This record gives sequence, structure tokens and C-alpha cells, in this order.
Amino acid sequence: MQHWLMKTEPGTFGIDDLMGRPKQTEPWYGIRNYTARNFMRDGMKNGDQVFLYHSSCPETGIVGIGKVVKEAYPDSSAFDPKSEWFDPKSDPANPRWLMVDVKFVRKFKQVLLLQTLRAHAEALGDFALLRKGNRLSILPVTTEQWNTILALE
DNA sequence: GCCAACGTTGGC
DNA sequence: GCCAACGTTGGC
Repeated sequence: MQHWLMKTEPGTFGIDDLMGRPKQTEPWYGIRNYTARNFMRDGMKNGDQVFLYHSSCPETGIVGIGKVVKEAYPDSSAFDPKSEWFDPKSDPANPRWLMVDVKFVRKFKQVLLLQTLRAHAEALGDFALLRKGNRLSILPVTTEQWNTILALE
């Protein structure tokens, strides 16, 4: 099993929204970055666990855990002209963008803040989230990093 | 294929 | 709101 981290903006859709969804599950639509898409397409498998991360908000950091319950399939929002994520270049016969379904697993009692993660940067090694200028919305987490982070909770 | 311009992300 | 960093676009 592999581990990942997925960013989300709580002002738009956060962990509380995920908890409130039917089956506590949501299609992760709207990813418009090739590297992130490739992680979904080539890496993410059913059962993989995911840190849920809140960005662009007062308390940025990891807020809980989810898991992949449906592997990559076409992101239908790319075909919807009314959608904010509409992409006219994505052909339904050859979809450019993909999504996975994520199910809520648990929420941390308190946010594991980015600044806390930074304080343990050495123990985390080369962690994509902490790299300068990191903008990936989906990124891999090694098992070692996963366990180190869980111990910080 | 290069690279400048532009748009977006995301922390602060 | 600012700004650094990065990805994408498009002219050549």
C-alpha cells in the first residue's frame, strides 16, 4: 500500500464537507495539473491511505486521513461547459483529466500544522510538501514519512 | 525547441 | 494584499 497527501481548501471543500457526504465519500474532481494527474493514474490504488491537508486558510496543515475507494477515472467536470473546471481540450473519447474517489477515515483532534511539520523537516527527509515553492495538490508520502507524521499527531 | 509572458498556487 | 515559485501557453 502506498501513501499520499491531498490538498484541499476548506473554504471550498474541507474535511468536514467530506464527513458530511453520503458514504463520507467524494470524487476528487478539478485536479488540473499533469504531475498530480499522473500520481492518480499511475500510483493511487484502492485502499491507499491519504493525508488530508488544508491549504489557503488560517490553520494550514494535515487535518486527518482518507483512503482511495475508487481508482482513477475520467473527471466529468472537464466536459461540463458550466463547470469552473471545464476544459474544452479534454475530449470525452480521450479524457485529459482524471479523478479518484476518497473516503473519510478519521479526523485529527487538532490540526497538525505546517509549521510543526517544518519543525521536524529533518526527520521527514526529502518531503515534497516542504520543498520550497511546492504547489502540487497531490503528492507521495513514503511509509517512513507517514509513520513519522502520525507520531507527531 | 526555446523562452518570455502570463496565470495560478499558497504561505505569510 | 504581497510575492516567490512554478506550470503552461504561444510566438518565433
